[in-house]
Amino acid sequence: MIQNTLNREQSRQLLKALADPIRLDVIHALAQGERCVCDLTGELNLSQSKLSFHLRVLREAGLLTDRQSGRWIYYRLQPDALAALEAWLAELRLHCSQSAAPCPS
Amino acid sequence: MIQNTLNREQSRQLLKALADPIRLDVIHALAQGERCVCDLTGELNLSQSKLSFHLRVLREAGLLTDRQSGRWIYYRLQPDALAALEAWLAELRLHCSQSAAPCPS
DNA sequence: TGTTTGGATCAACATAATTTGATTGATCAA
DNA sequence: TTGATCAATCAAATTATGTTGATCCAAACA
Repeated sequence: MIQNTLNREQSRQLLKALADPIRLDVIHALAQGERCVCDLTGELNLSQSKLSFHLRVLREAGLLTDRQSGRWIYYRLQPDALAALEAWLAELRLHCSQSAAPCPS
Repeated sequence: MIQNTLNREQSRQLLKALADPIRLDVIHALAQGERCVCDLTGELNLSQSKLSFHLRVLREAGLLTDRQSGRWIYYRLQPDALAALEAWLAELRLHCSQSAAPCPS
């Protein structure tokens, strides 16, 4: 996630990845900083394969990056992706207060 | 959507409502300003009941407000909801770059 | 009134996403 | 090497979401 303006498909992917209660728990945990997968399973009380599934969804959406160190894999939030979503939301607000013309037009 | 800091459940509801391609089309249409339902069906080429379903999801999440005028119903974006999401995203970014301690700890 | 029109709602169906438990590959320690 | 551990992946089962067409309700107008 390098650029700063998302197209419709990119924003949809980010939103969809975020729109799940377990993945939001993951996001909130990682908002405090990088974490190892083995810590997350305990912290969030999730089965290994369930956590792995949700980490993959978030990673593939571009919201997380991972790094391996020995046997352990560490995940962290990708702040650029969050910033891009913020910018996308901000744009939507700009002109939305314009009233519609009365309808039988 | 009056307050400015979302809890986990509120943000989830907003994200979930946004995370759908048709609803994003609706959001983008309304980003240009208020629209009557009858205009939206044509503009987005959707069946009446399909559009109505998605408008309801967005309205119940707090992303849209509606007003009735005679037979017609006009929808518009609720900029506060978008701003609240932006603030929520911005908070997530603050501390996320902290590295994890090496794992066999 | 009776009829037309905009829009919401409902039930049945179709599709998509998540969960589970088992299996696999890689790394490390003995 | 061998056995143990971390984490990814897969197929099957479950659950959640979206779609369709019919029906309903209220406002407008004849």
